[in-house]
Amino acid sequence: MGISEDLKQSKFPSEASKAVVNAIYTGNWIMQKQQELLKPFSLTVQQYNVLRILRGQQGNPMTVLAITERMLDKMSNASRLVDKLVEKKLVLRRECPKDRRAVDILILPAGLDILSQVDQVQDDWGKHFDALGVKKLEEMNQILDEFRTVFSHN
Amino acid sequence: MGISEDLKQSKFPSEASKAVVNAIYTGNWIMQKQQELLKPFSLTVQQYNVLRILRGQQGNPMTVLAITERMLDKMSNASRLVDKLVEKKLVLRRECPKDRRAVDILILPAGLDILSQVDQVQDDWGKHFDALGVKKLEEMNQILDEFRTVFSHN
DNA sequence: TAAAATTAAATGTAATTACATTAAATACAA
DNA sequence: TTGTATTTAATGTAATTACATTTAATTTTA
Repeated sequence: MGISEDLKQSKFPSEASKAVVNAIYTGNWIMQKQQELLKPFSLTVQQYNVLRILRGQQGNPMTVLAITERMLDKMSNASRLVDKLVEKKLVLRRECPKDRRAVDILILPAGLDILSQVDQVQDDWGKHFDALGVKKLEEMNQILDEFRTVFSHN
Repeated sequence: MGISEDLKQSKFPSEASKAVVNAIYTGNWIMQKQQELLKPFSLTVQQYNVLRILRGQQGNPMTVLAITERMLDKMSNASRLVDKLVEKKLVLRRECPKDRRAVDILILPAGLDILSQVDQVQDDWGKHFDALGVKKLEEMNQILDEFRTVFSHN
């Protein structure tokens, strides 16, 4: 079951255009899986990502801009995502003392707690991919990185 | 410039979780590029995809359900996407004579015309990836297919 | 210093998406 | 045949995203 069967499209104009479609399709495919996993926690994929980014700071605050830089989807509005997380009392928003234009965001214990619950489910889910073997996964990461990099040379 | 630098995340819990993030990130990255290319044509990525699917039918009509099966993002609402394309007079919607529940969608000359304009821009854009070489692109397609397939075995 | 430019975040809005429900037509089963 | 289940699309709505604009603070420049 390759991309051709999945999309019922027998031929592509080139291997490159197939790769473009395949990358989009695979990304969406994973996001949909994650969306399902996150539904019981009432978190969107984007909200989950912001929480993980904040956890990565190990207790240090981050500005909204710093969060944006690390987000998978740079287009989505970090300010409003943070809004939702503040509403849910998973993060704290406070004025940044060093620069009063900026805002410091901190993950709260409740945020860490929900993340660790999600982790359990995600870990089980992610285990399926171990079947591919580390070598192949490294290869995949290498190729995807290259794929994006060809573009920087333009 | 790999995924670590792009997301400023030095380490991942496993190669598999890195691959998951990398696939989502790469998919979003391509979609954003396409979004920019499509902006002058006032088409969203999803609308563009539906048009391409219809073109692939070479003049034959498709039902909304058949379109959904071929869409990259199965979640989005084909009925409303078609609405937008009808508004723009790029496709035609008519009752399916064989099954009056279903609706036949046909691409119009104006739709084919805008697609061929977009093609020119897209082809130029896609040429960047030829630098990777057919062999590596085939490898990429193979790996992405495998990545999704590990999951079917569950 | 004062004015202009830049930066960080928030906000207004229109469009799109997510999700559940509805409506209509067809298929199936008693 | 008739009632029930299923299938196909459309729709209502709330949430999210896209995009431009605004506000406030800081930095740069004259």
